[in-house]
Amino acid sequence: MPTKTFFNLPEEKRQNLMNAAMREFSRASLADASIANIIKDACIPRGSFYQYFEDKADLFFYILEEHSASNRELMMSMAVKHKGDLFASSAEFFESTLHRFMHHEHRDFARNIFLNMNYKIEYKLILDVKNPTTTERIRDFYRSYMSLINRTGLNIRDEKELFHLIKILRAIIIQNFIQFFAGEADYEEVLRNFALELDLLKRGLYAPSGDMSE
Amino acid sequence: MPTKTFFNLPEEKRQNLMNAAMREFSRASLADASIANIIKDACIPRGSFYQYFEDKADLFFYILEEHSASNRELMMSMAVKHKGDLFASSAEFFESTLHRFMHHEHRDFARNIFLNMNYKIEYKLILDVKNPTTTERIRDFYRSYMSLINRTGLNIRDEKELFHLIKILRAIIIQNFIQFFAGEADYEEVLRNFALELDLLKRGLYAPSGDMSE
DNA sequence: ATTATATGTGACACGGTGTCATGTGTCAAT
DNA sequence: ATTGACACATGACACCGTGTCACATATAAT
Repeated sequence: MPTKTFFNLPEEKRQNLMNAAMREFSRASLADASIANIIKDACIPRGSFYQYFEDKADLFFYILEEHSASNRELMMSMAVKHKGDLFASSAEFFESTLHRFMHHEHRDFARNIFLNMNYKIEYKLILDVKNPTTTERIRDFYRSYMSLINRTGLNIRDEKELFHLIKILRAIIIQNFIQFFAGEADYEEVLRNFALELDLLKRGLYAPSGDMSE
Repeated sequence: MPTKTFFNLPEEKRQNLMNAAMREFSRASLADASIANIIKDACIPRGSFYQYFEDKADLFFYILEEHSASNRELMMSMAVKHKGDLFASSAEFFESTLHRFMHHEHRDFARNIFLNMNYKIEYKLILDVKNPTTTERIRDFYRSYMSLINRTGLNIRDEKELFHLIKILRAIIIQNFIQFFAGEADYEEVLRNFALELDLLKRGLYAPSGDMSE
């Protein structure tokens, strides 16, 4: 986490630094980005940087968490909009996020995130003992999200199975984002792939409704 | 790929270098490992290293491909053993691989692989234009593997759906390995989780057989 | 005015990378 | 035996990025 000093900074200076950081993390992955570039861009001395952040990763995960938070909000709003339909809300979340990735100013940043997605990036926020606030925020999110999901339409037995279903869905969503950014499939193709994969899941996970006759 | 010079090396010297590399890549991820440590350990001069490998990553992916190849072999043999039953063979592949991770000398290496798994590590071998041999090897593998799978027991329509099902399975397998190495779940727990997730998939992906009631 | 506290600053030591000029060994041709 | 061609060995070095630290400056409290 950034230091208190960082948050005491005048708004403009803080924004300036954050913008420079976004530019660098859009240019390169966490591993390849350099503090040297950020401070050169933001015109702040080296020593100041270390007064605000522990290191490169500290800044990176701070930015990442901000973006993740807005993503979680979108997931929640989708679940509400689709009245708890897990598959429908996941589908719209996927499509809308992919669309944002296509046209968004943060496309390169997202690209670097997904092509270098690893355990640390995917879970650090959850497990980071140093960040109990963030940890709690994410726990709350999952609790709220799961309680929003309407289980009567799903072929699952209990909360635990719902949890695993969400885990599977998340893995599939991330995998498709990665393929998109890797250029393995274009926008339309990724959408089709995801729809097909959702369908494979649904055939069993939706409570039988008559279309199981093959 | 290592240079011709590397392969011309006397067996012992080559092994010595590879052992040092394994030790370093077991100690640290690709990003954190250092050539300096490897050459110190193997007692070879810096210049020699660069005569054998382009850089750290070149050596790393060479080692990784060797291990991947043996993993692919295991998957094939499981498919044969289980007479093309995708789920049964995946289950045994998962269990047996996890078991090897538990007790194997290469446990730390695997840990660093999975906790730092990213697109490059997962797909580089497939996409690496510089390595047409490896690329072809992997394409062949998927072709052979898919042809081994018995589709009559599966609720899928065509080869394309089988491909996506395998994609989903792979994502789930990797995710569970990651959770294991991250210490989020122990051996037994991961096995249970994976079994549960397979079951969630099967309920729909296996052709209806009567247990779809409720 | 003095002290305390917060913040700013850049030179520097350290460690790792990749290169390159030079050294060594081998072998075939003369 | 000498020469040249080739493959390989070697470690000093230039370069680059990191994190620290001693010192400078600002602001507020007493």
